[in-house]
Formats: sequence, structure tokens, C-alpha cells
Amino acid sequence: MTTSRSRGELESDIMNILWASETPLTAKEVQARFTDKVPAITTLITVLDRMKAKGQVVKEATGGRSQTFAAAKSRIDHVTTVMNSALQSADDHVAALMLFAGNLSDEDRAFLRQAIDNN
Amino acid sequence: MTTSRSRGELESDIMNILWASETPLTAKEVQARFTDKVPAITTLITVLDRMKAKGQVVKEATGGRSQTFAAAKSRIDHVTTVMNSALQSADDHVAALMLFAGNLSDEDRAFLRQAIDNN
DNA sequence: GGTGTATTCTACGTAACGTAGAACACTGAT
DNA sequence: ATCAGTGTTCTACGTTACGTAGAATACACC
Repeated sequence: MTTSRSRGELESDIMNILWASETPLTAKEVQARFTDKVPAITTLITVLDRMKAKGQVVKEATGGRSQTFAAAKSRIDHVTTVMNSALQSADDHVAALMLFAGNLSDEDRAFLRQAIDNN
Repeated sequence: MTTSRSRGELESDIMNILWASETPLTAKEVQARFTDKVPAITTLITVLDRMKAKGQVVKEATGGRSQTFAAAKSRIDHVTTVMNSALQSADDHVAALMLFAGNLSDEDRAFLRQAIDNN
């Protein structure tokens, strides 16, 4: 029972923690935001460094000895990138946008209409 | 040098082949659509069965001895599911939809406006 | 210089996936 | 009935990404 979290879960949790924070966080601060299965601090640093290597997070020196981490892209940027690349993978944009719009909640559809009008 | 394709690449290629076909395909037919690094037929059957276990493809008996595979969901369904779940993961739908709409091509934006109007 | 804290190094376990040979099953022909 | 051909299932190995973290190291301050 070495691996407890499912694959990708820890990285996903970390991203959510970083996105929820206004400021960059130290590994210890990230750790403090875990409630359930709190990972060891070394685990977090290892994973944060791997995520940095993948370009998902940026590491910043704070002048002192400790380093802070932040999401490379905002959650909104990330979300729209995913949405857009999904759309690009569709051969038929019309059909895709049609179904997408149809599946939206009334509220979201109203938001979207406004967004389009402001463009 | 056992693994040549990058992770997920074969499954992705297979999905694209299945999506491009109007009808379900046998493993052999899937294989025939590979041009570059043609996988062994057993490789394809193994992977197709794994994908079936994950619910990505469905296997159909053709009455005869051979079996055919098809994508469980259409490409459009898949694309819109990805788009929608990405949107749901955003805390701020307004901001997400705003940026999404802003990043669209003029053409796609026009399509989208029409799609909304038809709803 | 010692004590505490943060970082880096090293490393193991596992799941997912690419890959495919070997063995088996079934159908049709002779 | 037997054999050949074709398709399926079984079994299995290599690699990579990721979860996990101890051990060693570096550094700052008292």
C-alpha cells in the first residue's frame, strides 16, 4: 500500500491549492493546505519540481532560503486552453459548438452570449 | 527501444481511426489504417480490449468469427464533454467563458452565436 | 560550532501503456 | 476427419510517470 492516491491526483490537488492562493506558496504552505492524506514535505518538493520541469508551475526564490511555487498559468487560462484545444481537435466546429452550447446551463448560455457580444 | 510511441499516442491514434470510420472496424482494418509504425495485430487487439475495459470503445460481434470495434462516444460528444468538464472545473464561469469566447476565431464565434440563438 | 529548518539526492513500488509471441479456437477445403 | 489459414485470447516484458519519502546536505542564526 505504497501508492494511496490515484494517478494524477496529487498533482491535481497541488494545482488546485496553488490556484486557490493569491500568492506563491512554499512547499510547507502547500502541505498545510492538505487536510486528508497529508504528504511528506519531501514528497511535495519532489512533485513540485517535477511539475516545474513540465512547465506547470514556476519556482521563485524569495531572497531568503525558502522557495515558493506558483501555477505557471491561471486556472482560467488553463481551462480555456483545454476547451480550445478540445474544439480544435474536432473536425466539425459547427457541430461541436452546437452541442456545447446546447449542453450549457441557461445561466452559462446567457454568460456566453454576453461574452460574444463583447467581442 | 521497446516503446517507440509516446504514452497515450497509440490509444489516441486508434480513437482517431475509429472516429474517422463510419462503420465499426475489425482490428485488422484498424491496422490497415496505420501508415507509419504499423503495430502488430495482437498489439491492437490488446489495446482495443483495454480501451473497451475503460469504456472508450465498444466491441461488437458480427455474427461471424471476427469482432469489430467502435468508439463508445462520437468525437463530437467527446469533445464537448471535455469542453464542458473543463468549464465546470473553473470557479468563475463568467471569466472562463469570456476568455474562451475572446480566443475563438471570428468564424467560430459566429458559429457559436448561431448555436446560442438556436437554443 | 551547534541546532534547527529547507533543499537536494536517491530510491522504491505501482499502474498504465506500448509491444508482441505463443497458444488456442474456429471455419472452410480437400 | 484432417489440415491450413485466420482471428482471438493468454501471457508477459520493458518503460515511464507518478506517489511516496528517507537520507544526506546546505545554510542561517544563536
